[in-house]
Amino acid sequence: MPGREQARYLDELNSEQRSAVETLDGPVLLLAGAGTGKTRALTTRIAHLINSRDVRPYRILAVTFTNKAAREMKTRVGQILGEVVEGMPWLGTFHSISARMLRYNAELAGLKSNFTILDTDDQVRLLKQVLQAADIDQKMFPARHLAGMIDRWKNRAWTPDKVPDREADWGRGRAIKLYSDYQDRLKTLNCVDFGDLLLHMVQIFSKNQAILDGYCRRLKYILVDEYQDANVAQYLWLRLLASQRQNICCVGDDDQSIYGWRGAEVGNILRFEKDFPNSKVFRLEQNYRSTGHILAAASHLISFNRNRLGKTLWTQSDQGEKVRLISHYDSVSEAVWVGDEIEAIQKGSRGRAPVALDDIAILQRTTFQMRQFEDRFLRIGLPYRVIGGPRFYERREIRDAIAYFRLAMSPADNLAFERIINTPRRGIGDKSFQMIFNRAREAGISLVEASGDLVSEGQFAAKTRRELDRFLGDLEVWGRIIHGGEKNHVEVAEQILDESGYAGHWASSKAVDAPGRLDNLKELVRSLHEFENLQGFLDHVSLVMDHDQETGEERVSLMTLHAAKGLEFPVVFLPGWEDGLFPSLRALATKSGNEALEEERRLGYVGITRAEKACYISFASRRRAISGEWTDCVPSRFIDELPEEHVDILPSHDASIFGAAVMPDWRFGETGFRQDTAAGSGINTPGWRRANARRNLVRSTPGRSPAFGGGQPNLGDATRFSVGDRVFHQKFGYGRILQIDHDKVRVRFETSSEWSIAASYLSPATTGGE
DNA sequence: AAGATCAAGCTTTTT
DNA sequence: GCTTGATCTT
Repeated sequence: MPGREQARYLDELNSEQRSAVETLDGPVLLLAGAGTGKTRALTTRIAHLINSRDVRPYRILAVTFTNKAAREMKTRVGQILGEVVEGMPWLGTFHSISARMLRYNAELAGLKSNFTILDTDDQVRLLKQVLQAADIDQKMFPARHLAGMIDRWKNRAWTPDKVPDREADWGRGRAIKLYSDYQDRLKTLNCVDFGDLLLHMVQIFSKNQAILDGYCRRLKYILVDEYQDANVAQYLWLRLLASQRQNICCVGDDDQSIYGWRGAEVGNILRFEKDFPNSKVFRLEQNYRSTGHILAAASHLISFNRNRLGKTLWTQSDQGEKVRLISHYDSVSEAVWVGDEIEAIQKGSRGRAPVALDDIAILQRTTFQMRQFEDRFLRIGLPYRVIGGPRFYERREIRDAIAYFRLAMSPADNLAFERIINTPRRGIGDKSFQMIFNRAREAGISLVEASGDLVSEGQFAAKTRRELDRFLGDLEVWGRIIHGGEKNHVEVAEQILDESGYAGHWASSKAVDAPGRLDNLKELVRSLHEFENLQGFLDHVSLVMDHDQETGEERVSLMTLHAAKGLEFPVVFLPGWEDGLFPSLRALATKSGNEALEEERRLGYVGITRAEKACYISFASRRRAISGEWTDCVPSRFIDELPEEHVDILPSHDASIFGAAVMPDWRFGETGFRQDTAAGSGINTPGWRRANARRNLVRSTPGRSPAFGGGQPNLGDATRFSVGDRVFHQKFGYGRILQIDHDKVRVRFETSSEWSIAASYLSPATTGGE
């Protein structure tokens, strides 16, 4: 009963956590550093609302970004309250909650409440049609590109009329028109894409005070997880919903904002106090995850960031092991070494107790780094799992199967029809499809209806007609069974996959991956059991994309740094700390210097703070690039930003295998990074300094200013260049500076073109041969 | 209409 | 270097 029993869960919190949990009214910003019990604070707060204020669970809006986070929150609230949390309908991801709201108010967006949510695949397919209709050269202007642009616009809550003209020179100046064409097509197809889920609701809220009032009245308390990841649309959505009661509690960590490139605005968190007057800010700074050295290394690295609110993490746990730094000859030997080290750790080495494979993770900047590890681990038989690989529901066979279900359910689903009409082969090629498509457009009917008409008119080649007729007949039968409901939905699904010939198609395929795909189909059918009916399944499938398949066996985890956020492991390997790869040259080239570099640094911070007891950082002198050829590498500038007193430099493992004499292009002598140099510090060797001369030069401004001038983004940072410097531009590639004029720089590129470019679009070329 | 061959692309990722 | 999409060939 509320308040009667002194809540025991409060005793388990430290004083900051407790303040954050007990300050229930008004805006609260909870700055929670890595490993400081953020989720605990958030879930306890929910429990406390329910317990002490007697707030009904359905009056609480709790938003996360991923389904996984939502699920975890739900379970943990349940644990605190002892399983009494009956239904928190408003606990979920931004998208799933907004989708539910949109279903209630669909007509206000010109939709029917049973609209379909398109994923990226469908989206691109639709855009291709739009481009084709507009007669635009798709080679010059690929649909994927447009999809990305529209996505970014929607992230910023820009409807077609709000997109600034300067954004629109794509597609012969017709980008905005194409965007609005696309929105029209979506509406007629009764579809939305992911961005629309938020955007439509923001618009509805802005235009219909009564609707907004309704939600504001109902949702008394708002909680937001990972606030630093919110984009503008999500921010507006929240601000509208919080506008009346102002009971909003956002939890986030500006230092872990690593999704700027997909629209997240760190500015949201930095601006919170302005947006919500009279807000209270609490900081969680006691770290419960990592040992002292690891925490110190991470803190020191992130301290180079300038655009941050600033926190000082501390821990009560002992210093533990220092972060280990090791160099390798190339990316292959790096993988070999990591494999060997894992086997040693597993048995227990370096005075440590044996560590289970489940407790070890390898975190990388990019996915293509993964392969070298997979190759090696397969060879030595080290079990591993790749986290965040191609998702189950995005696999071709799964999407095909889903398209069959969708079409059987609603024959007007043109996108589904288009996807599977000729898989398996039914003799419907481009020409036949064009015929159907044209007929549908002329008569204003669906593709299914159009094919029916054409068949009865005796069109098509005889074989095609027979096949198509049969398929349409099947569709009708399946539809009747589904809607009649006399048969279990799992059986219907099996029937569809059988009779359509789709399952048979994979069963008889000789492709190497065919058996695996067949397995996935079986897995799909199995997962159908968890749903009440096919419609329920389809509703969930577009938004709830994850589907973990746990095999009982112990495995090492392989994933990207991005995928690792929110996770923790006793032992963490961070390979590939080389300039150009990490920080990623491409990331640095897309935005002007500082902003992007700081995001990369945060990525490093996220990586190190995943480690509880041991953290290995490594780099190689040569690496196989994405395109297969070998490139020489220079250690990451972030290595230089690690605090020496918290780092152990391991002797280069390869020194004993390859001597400098054997490998003439051995570079460590030049780049430094030798434990035994006179300088005493393996990091700060003369060679390493030389390799970084340019950067150090720039960084010699007083204080600990970050690399690249330390100015605010877009300040005249041409000063970081001088004539003759080798630079990189995202579009034009590598080049050399001819002339500098304020922030304009004239560059001759290796494609032998010459351009004057704002310095902010250039980055120093640190890799690649001179 | 389907198989075969060629060129282009390629950071990070959720919903 | 490998996958994907577009074009060519049969």
